[in-house]
Amino acid sequence: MTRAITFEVTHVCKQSGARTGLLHTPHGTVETPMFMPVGTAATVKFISPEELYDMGAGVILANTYHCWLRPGEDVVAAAGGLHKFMNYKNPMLTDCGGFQVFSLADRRKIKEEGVTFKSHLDGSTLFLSPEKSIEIQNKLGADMIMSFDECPPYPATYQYMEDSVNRTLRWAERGLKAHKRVGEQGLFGIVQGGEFEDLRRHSAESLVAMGQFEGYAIGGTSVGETKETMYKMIDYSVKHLPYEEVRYLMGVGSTDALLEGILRNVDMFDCVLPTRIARHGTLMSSQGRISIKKQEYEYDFGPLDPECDCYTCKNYSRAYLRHLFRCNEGLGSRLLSIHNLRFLIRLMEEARQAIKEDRFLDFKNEFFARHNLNSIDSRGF
RNA sequence: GGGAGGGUAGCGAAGUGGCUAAACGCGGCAGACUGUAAAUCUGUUCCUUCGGGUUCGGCAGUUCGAAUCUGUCCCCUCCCA
Repeated sequence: MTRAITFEVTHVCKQSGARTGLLHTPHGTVETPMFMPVGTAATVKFISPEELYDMGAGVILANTYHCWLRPGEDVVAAAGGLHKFMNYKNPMLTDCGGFQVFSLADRRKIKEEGVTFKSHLDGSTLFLSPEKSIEIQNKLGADMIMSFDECPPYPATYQYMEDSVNRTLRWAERGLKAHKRVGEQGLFGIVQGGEFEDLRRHSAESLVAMGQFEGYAIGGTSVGETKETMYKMIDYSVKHLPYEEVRYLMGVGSTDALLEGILRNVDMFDCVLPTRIARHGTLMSSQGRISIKKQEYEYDFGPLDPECDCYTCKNYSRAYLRHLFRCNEGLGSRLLSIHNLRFLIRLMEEARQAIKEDRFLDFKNEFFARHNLNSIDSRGF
């Protein structure tokens, strides 16, 4: 099989077993473990591609459901694909629409054939199937595409989860058959199964047995479960995936969960958290999550985070950012998004360095101790 | 000088006898946010030792009861001379 995506493990930390690697894509190679900023509607909200390059971003995401509705996959295809359409030269990944099965739960209906949505834009009826999701993603043209899944709710009964997992597996087989750009785009399978060990195993083993996925994602996390449960979900999934293939933990972006994921041999992460909380005035810093709008920063002319090397920290003060947010000036959202994204990208850089130097466990433990994080149930920041 | 309309919490603005410590908006303060229906959403915003206390320009009345009715004074806006 000709592959678009290949992965190689480059070092395994002798202290922790965590790994670094290289992910080769049609748009270049990126180091793992890594964090991917989310650009749902073919844009990382408020951030230009040049700013993404400057902060060290590699892969970014776009979303099938949202790009399908606007501008439409044919527009993107006519532009020459997502990279050309949005002027991003580094690798890209598209999510399949499966998260919208979760987030738009009150306006969709799941059937064997696919999922019917009532558009959040105009109420019209939409139908997304495994084949349609792949067709759209083929047209969008990202380097990595995802097999259509149901991101199930939490908690869910065993019976619900079993039915959901098996349906998602049938969708995965249909997606593989529908994929028309093998060799140009790598299709990833998504492991589901909620908190149930045997279902996670069944899901992972079945996807692997299909023999054609170029990477594996762990889905159904960060949907309301505790950190302890999330880590179990990761464990139950990862141990049934081939060691040499890349693993992607979907939708996770709190600092503690990123480090716990790396410890469990996860290579890729994405999350809207840094950009969303940035737009809402919260920054991730070496001192934890900080609401920049707080009164105590009125006269604070120091940087957001004295340990940060981002554009925002090098040029602006907490007092100025507070002012921008109080005035609802968009620059505040931009500058804070730049900072938060750089914060997580730098955390990944430091984690990779620690792995290469065989001290990742120390690195993780020091980070947790320093930020007073509990390893199994903190919100992180 | 004559006439008309107004003064309600930080601001704007409802309310025109009891269900009103007083809608709503803004502003303020605090919180949430994890494959983005999110530049969003939630809580709170007279004082309090949580029993209560003091309010709707000031004062004096009417009434069982007044932000709401009467008198008077102060102030603001507009129109006419």
